[in-house]
Amino acid sequence: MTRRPPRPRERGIPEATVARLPLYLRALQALDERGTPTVSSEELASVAGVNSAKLRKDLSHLGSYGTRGVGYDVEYLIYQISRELGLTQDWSVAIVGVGNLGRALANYGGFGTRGFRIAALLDADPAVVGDAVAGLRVGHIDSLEEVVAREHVSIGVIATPAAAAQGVCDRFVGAGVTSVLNFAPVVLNVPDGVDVRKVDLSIELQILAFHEQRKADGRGGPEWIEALEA
Amino acid sequence: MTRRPPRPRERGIPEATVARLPLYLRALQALDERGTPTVSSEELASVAGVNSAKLRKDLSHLGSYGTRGVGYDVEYLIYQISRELGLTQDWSVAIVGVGNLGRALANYGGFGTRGFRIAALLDADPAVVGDAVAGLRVGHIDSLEEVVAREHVSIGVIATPAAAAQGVCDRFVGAGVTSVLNFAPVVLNVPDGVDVRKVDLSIELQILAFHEQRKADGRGGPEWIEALEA
DNA sequence: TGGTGTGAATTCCTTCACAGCG
DNA sequence: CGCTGTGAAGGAATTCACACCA
Repeated sequence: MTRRPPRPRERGIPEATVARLPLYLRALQALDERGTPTVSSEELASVAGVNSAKLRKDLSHLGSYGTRGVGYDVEYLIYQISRELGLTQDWSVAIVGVGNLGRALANYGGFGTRGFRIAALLDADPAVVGDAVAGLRVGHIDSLEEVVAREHVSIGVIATPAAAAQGVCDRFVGAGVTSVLNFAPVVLNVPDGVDVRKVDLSIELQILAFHEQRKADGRGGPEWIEALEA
Repeated sequence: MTRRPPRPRERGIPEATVARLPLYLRALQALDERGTPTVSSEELASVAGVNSAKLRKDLSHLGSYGTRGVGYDVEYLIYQISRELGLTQDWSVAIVGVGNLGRALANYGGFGTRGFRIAALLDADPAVVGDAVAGLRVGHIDSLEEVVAREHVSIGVIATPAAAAQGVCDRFVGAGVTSVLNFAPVVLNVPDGVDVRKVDLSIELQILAFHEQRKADGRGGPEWIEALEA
């Protein structure tokens, strides 16, 4: 039992850190556009909405890119985080389901910050197939496998009704896609090695409702968050 | 002498648990529609996509609603979770920003599972104001405060461009809203006591890209292969 | 001096393993 | 028995606090 895993693997960045890197990246880009050459962990943390100790710890997983007594070089840090996230290459994305949500996604300008290319929009509804959306022609779902292969799609986005989601997911996986972003309110079953992330409006609303109720219960004041030490 | 208050949260259900309750609820509703009267933690966990120990631990925070040797009564558990999440009452929601995303949200049928009522759709664009969307007339953003007061809005949804989000958020907060669901890619600043949850497409894509890159690198870090148990 | 990088302490979450009840 | 509920162990993430360096 004397294994020693205290080293966060040369290449092993904690999940929680990975989930925050995009936040830092966005904050840095905002600073960069404003012409700011360097930032301290305190400033950057404040812009990104986290505390500075967490930010420094997160960045330390990437390497020592800061300068003591000074801070971080904005452009250099943008590059390092981008590289770590894999944004220095382009990823092809296919969106299935071209309803309002699919259109919203397709029109999501710049797609965050480059690094992603919408390779295809697919739908099952003949009334939608052929439409021009965000400069692309909507294709038929039947061409999914062909499109994935031709466009080297590596991320599949599912914006279909719940009932269709698992079927679309299976086809993505069958076609070799190993990353799926799911907007349909269902739990997708996928084999090991396939990553699924889900975005679910109603779950977020329900979490808010829980806290809202909590606040309403604790009539009396703002101490609902504070210690209830007797 | 500075003993930190050890208990910031006394009667609290862990955040991680709260975030999963909606999943269990959805799984239970699916089972209920299929006519299943009872489930074991094993079955329910499988449907919800978590492991059974976690599920039991989560449910134990609500109380002892299961029967040893049998499992959980589906309908009863639905009721208990709904109550805990505050879904036995209706929450009024106002959506600001009626682009494709706002429309997608407005048309999100049943809004998860009842418990939520879209009280208003607001936009700043005169070309959109007056439109009928999801059975509602789109109002002008100027009426935000009035609408919040009249409809007792408790959850504000921001589906505007990034540049407008903080302003809308400030107006929500000023009008007394204490829960905000933000779809715009910015970090919102809010006073204590206001809950913000964010849904961010590009962050999710970037997290997927990170893992996708990791898989492509292949050599060295086969931690995602570790699930070769089965 | 000012601010990074990081061991150590702390808190939070997950998983194990089994006592005990229906 | 079978399955829940839960202490206890194990891990992960956060926060503290300060050594150390540009």
